[in-house]
Amino acid sequence: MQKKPYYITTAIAYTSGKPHIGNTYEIVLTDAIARFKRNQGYDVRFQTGTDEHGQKIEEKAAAAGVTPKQFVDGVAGQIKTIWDLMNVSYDKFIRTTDTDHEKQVQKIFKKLYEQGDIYKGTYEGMYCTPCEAFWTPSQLKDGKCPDCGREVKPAKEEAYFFRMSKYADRLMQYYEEHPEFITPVSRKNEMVNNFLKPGLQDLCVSRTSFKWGIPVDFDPKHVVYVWLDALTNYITGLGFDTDGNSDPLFKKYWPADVHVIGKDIIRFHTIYWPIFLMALGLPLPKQVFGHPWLLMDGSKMSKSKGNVIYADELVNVFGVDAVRYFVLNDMPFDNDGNITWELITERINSDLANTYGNLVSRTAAMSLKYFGGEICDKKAEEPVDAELRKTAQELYKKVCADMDAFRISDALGEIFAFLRRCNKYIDETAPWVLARDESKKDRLATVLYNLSESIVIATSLLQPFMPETAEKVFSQFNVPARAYKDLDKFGLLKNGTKVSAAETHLFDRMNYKDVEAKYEQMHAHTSKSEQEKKQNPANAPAKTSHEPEYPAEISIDDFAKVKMQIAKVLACEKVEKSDKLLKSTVQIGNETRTVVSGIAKFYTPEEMVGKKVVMITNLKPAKLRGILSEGMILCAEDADGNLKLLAPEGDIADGSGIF
RNA sequence: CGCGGGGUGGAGCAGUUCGGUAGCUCGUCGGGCUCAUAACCCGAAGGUCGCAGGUUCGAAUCCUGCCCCCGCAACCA
Repeated sequence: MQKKPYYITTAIAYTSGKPHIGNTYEIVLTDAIARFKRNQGYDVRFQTGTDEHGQKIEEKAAAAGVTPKQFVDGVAGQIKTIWDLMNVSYDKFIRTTDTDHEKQVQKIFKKLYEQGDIYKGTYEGMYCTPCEAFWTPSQLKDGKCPDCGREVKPAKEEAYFFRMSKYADRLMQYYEEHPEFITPVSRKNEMVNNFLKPGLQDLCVSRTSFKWGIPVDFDPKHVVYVWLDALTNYITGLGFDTDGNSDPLFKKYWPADVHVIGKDIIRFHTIYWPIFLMALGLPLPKQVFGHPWLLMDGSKMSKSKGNVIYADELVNVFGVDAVRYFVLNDMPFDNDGNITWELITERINSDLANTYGNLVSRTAAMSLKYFGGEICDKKAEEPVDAELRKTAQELYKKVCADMDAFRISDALGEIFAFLRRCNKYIDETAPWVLARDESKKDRLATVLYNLSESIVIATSLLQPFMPETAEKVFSQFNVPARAYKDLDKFGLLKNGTKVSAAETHLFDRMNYKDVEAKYEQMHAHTSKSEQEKKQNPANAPAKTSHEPEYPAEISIDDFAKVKMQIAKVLACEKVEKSDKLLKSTVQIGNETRTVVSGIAKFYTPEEMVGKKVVMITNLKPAKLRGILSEGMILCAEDADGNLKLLAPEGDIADGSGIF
């Protein structure tokens, strides 16, 4: 029988820096689904990769003093290394800087232009530079960018547009005919209400404001809008060709069965992407799964918060499969999940070490002790066996149902419930009691057979989630993985199978104190090596620790450039519409100045008045929230982000210099 | 009134679509067992399901109002 194709993709990772565990989660999640589908007998193609164009990258590269290509080569390599470390079984790693991808994007753009879906216009609108986005006056909020709230300026620019509105009705119809298209469904209403119902705007699909992108070949001062470039990776990675000479891969695998993406980019995948495909006359992906985010201790990971966790750090402490298990198991289906070092430790101890590892360990130990490792069913059945058997046989169906709904955590929950059932079975049958009675030898053998069979079944189901661990167990029991089509049967384990002694525990129990120590030790290391890497900007490492980065050494002359003085706060108020900013009027000798500081979370305006603080007075003034800040009030910040003002130890006149 | 998510025993979550005895894992306490990784098994305590109204025979679930937390965004000179 011909294997059914199954095409699954992750979003391609933006190459602006090293991916953290939240980004990595998506890849592991997709990998688990891909492996599961392979085990089910599908002909799976799993694609991931990197999104490498855009203004941000152009800027980052410039800041690092390298070309954009050098920059993305470095980061893409880093990303790939982490995916490989996590044992991700992708079939294709695409980069949007791949020549064949770039060529196709150009052709696609041209085709859409020629058939009238893309037209050239002049954009007369309000442009927000940081967002790289144009807005119509009606889209503005308080005259500012609706996305970021920053100032926009009127701009007129030649640009290409895509006629989105033309396809809106067809898209709505597709939604209605394919209720499973957007998963979870809660996200669908968001799309319909926020974007489709109000009417789709034509999308500007080219940029002239930066160079690092795929040039529009018939009008090279334009580069293709990043999303049109990035989304098409799903078809160019299969060898799609606009002129109809597509690779057989494309014919085989398109349309994709599922695009696994973060919930933040659902809009692009459920509105723009389907519309692009309609315009190209291609079938739409069957499903888009928007997964939630992994939060670090309840808040989003961000470099500025210093709470970023990277996959490789976790792997150093816990090992690959434990990390895979944790992110897969602890991510709810619809809500954001939480990750802390303590939670991981707890989960590993209770699930992996106690429930699973220990079950394998005690079963193997008893088989070795009582039968020299030989597993043999002597058919000495007792009523207790029936329930174990039944649970085992029903497990696969339950796991499939969960997996089909992308409820990964629930699937793992089912498997672990079964493993707990196995531990209970040991208690019910008390093999050590049977062992004392020679006449119960056959019963003892059957009990151990049932346990081994259960372990093989459960481990086969766990294989997509923890491939290395599964391999270890199979090799210890000297058996191949059980075929998924046979998972509804119980008793396929061959008599005479020999279990060998384990060299190590599957998972060691961990003490949280040790984990903490390791983490701290490693973190000290990481910061150091990161500092070293900084010498070589091509590697462009992301900052991992909260430690501020300083230049190695400065001379006394450098220091002398900074003019610091004592300032007295005369008046202070909150800056409107800002959570963090206080605007202070300060006295410095016979001069008054306005300064804006991000300290509102720690000081009230009332507290500030009358305080004498240390201020840098020759800093180039800058506008914050439209207010000109003429200096910087110095603060100390601890690792948790708490701030304290710096103040003179005793009273001293404002305006006094600091040396 | 910027947008979005959330508030369920000590912790992390499920349950909310289509109202009907509040569930899981961890932790705690008590007991059992000894094959095993101080593990495993059994039992118990612990929740007015954010607050206040409303609809209903009945609300964690539906409606209204409010409070709080978080994310986005902004900002951190």
